[in-house]
Amino acid sequence: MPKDIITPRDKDYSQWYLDVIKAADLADYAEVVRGCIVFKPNGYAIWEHIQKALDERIKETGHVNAYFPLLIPKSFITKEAEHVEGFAPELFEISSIGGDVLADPYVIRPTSETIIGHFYAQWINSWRDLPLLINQWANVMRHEKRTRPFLRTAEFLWQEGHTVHATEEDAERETLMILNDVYTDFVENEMALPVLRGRKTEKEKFAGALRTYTIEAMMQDGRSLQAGTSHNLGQNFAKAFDITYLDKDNTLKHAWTTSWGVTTRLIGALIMAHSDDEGLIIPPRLAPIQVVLVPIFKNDSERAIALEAAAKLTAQWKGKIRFKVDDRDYVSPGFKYNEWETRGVPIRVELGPRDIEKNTVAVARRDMPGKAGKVFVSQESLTEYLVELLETIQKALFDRAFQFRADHTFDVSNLEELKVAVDQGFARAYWAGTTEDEDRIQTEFKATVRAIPFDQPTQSGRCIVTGVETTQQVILARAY
RNA sequence: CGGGGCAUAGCGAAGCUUGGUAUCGCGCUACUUUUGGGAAGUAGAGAUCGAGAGUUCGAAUCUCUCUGCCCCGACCA
Repeated sequence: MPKDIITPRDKDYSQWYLDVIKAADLADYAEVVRGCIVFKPNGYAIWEHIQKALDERIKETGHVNAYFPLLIPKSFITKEAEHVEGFAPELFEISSIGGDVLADPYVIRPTSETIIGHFYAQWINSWRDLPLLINQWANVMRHEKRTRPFLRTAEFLWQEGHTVHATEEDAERETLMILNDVYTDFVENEMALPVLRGRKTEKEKFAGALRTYTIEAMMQDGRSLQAGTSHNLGQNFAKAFDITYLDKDNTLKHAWTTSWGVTTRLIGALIMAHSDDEGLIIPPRLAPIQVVLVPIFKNDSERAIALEAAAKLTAQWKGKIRFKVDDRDYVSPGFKYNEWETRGVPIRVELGPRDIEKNTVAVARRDMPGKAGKVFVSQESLTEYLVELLETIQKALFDRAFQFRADHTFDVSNLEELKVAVDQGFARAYWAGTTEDEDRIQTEFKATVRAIPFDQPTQSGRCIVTGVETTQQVILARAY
């Protein structure tokens, strides 16, 4: 009998998502600022752990952090034709300061290719200056018609990498390296979320890019969520901003640039992929609190004993486990169990008088609610047991998501089958269609080509829209 | 941005049709008894009824405008 009522997933998935966020106290609507949310401490803590794990990987692969201005001269945006066309409807513009109208207005960055390009043009002179590998952690703003907490808000937080290379091959290698070694590694290993890797079609690629690569994750309603993108920008921005270098052969050449990013949307992905009708489930490696210890006591003397036992146990956890001892004496243990469950803490340890007597504790797994996930274990070697269990849960969440995706991915060979498939998950189909064909599919089935997967078949088949023989397969799905 | 719905205490709702300054549950505060799966009693605190304007002797209630949220579409990380 939950007190924070969470709508069951099969009744209303959208409402369930909002209920989970509310029950776990992750965010508030910024009701006075259209389309924005407040990242509350519980939600922001998840972002901090995402940042930490990603930042490590970004630095390990040779990048350094920097920070560029929030405001961009509006004229910059218009320098790259496709870019301006893609972002124009979403721009927040600052047209006056202190009541004085600006001759050249600013826009709030929707992404930073243009202003970074402006500076890169000044910083890069020689082939010796390349590659230039910079990342920025920042907020950006894009006007959105329809917003949802974490998934789509007017302001969001992200990292955006911007690199410059001497050749197309180098830029392409960087673009794919980020997708594989940074993003896929992070999302699969830290977030326990299997991703589909592939290239975007012309219709879906980033405004101004040569090629866009994506990782797509399946949510529990079968819809696809773009969890990260990496763009080979070709020489489009180099030409627009005159990013040139003098090569070894003493000729001036335009450089090749890339950009890549993941956002606070990942928090939404985490919620929608793993959580259940009881509330949030956070994968152990990302969980701000991995283990919560609930001491059980009936009076002050028992409380003192329980807290002392808890302190002794948790002393061994320091540096190995992120934990919290819930020593509140004004709510019942049962209340605490439920509260920590709705907040997604992976493991709960219960420590009561009977445990202290028998030298045991009760351990409950969040990914297996109720009695199924509750066992009594000895206090001896408890630390090792918990460390191991955290990894077990991490893997169990990945396996569950992987199995779910496998069960909801369908090979389709005609439009009838496509229609059925995208109602439930991913549709894998041979494809030789055009952007117009994609538009038609989207209008008719509300589904889009999410990716042209890296894994391609060895045999050919008939294109689902044109009937032409092709060896290219794509994944179609409804998307967030 | 188009279509539909909603906005009353921290949360969820009643009251609105037929105008007379607000009610209930949960939560909150204090005390007491409780505490191994969301405890109970008693006594309290808490609301210029989303904002602004209008009609009226009088507006939560009627009218208009705005803002925000939810759902369905089109657009997007």
